[in-house]
Amino acid sequence: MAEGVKLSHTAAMILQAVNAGYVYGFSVMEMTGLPSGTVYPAMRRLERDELILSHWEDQKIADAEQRPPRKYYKLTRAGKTTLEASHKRYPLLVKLIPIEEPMHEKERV
Amino acid sequence: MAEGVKLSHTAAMILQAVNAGYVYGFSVMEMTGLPSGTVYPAMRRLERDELILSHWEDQKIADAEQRPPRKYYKLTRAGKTTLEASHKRYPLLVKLIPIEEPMHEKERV
DNA sequence: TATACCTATGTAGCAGGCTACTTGACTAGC
DNA sequence: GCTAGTCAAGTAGCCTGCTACATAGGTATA
Repeated sequence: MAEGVKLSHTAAMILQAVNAGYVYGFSVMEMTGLPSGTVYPAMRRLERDELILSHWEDQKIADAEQRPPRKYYKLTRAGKTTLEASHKRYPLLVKLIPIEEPMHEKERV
Repeated sequence: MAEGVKLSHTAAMILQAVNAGYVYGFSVMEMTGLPSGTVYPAMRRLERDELILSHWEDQKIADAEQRPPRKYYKLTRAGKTTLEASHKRYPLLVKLIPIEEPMHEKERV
């Protein structure tokens, strides 16, 4: 189950960002500076490889906050071990992505 | 002359590394963790776009140090301005690559 | 009521990045 | 003389990343 998966630098950055609390595509884009054409396909592949999993935000929440619905991600167990392994390869990454402010319960659902 | 050149994240990392004193391919590989198949073609393109320029180390120096000759790079003026511009796009880069110990005169030639 | 901007996700097609391998010289162990 | 390891540069071919654009609802403003 995704033991030998090796991450590209970009994929590792995105995983690191999700792990740090940037839990949907747009926030990952803002934090990393990577464009949408990089982030969204990369996140699809990360999900395909079972390093992250996603679910759509409840439409009511998006309506209440007057914005499009978000697709939230979180790391799987394989994702966490793969990310930790990648820190040996890309030691720069670890200190670079600050931990996000914790969200309200509502925003996490 | 390379005013509107936009750097990929990887290209920016490599430029930043060269600027910080990792002035040949192998040292850039070690510092960034990027593989040779990324670094060498990328440096060719950076040179093609006149952001860096290269020269081969004197064979005598390589012989004296019992290792293969190195190909040394340095930033052009366009390379420096392009790198500075890229810091706005990739703010993480700036603090990530430490400045190298200054080299001996001989090793720089 | 058109134009512009913001949040958010997404894709086509081409340029760039990565894996695996090569070359070559030199060092070390057996 | 064989195998393995190190430093250094490089390439073929496939996979990934990026530019530019699309979609869609919201706000703002003129």
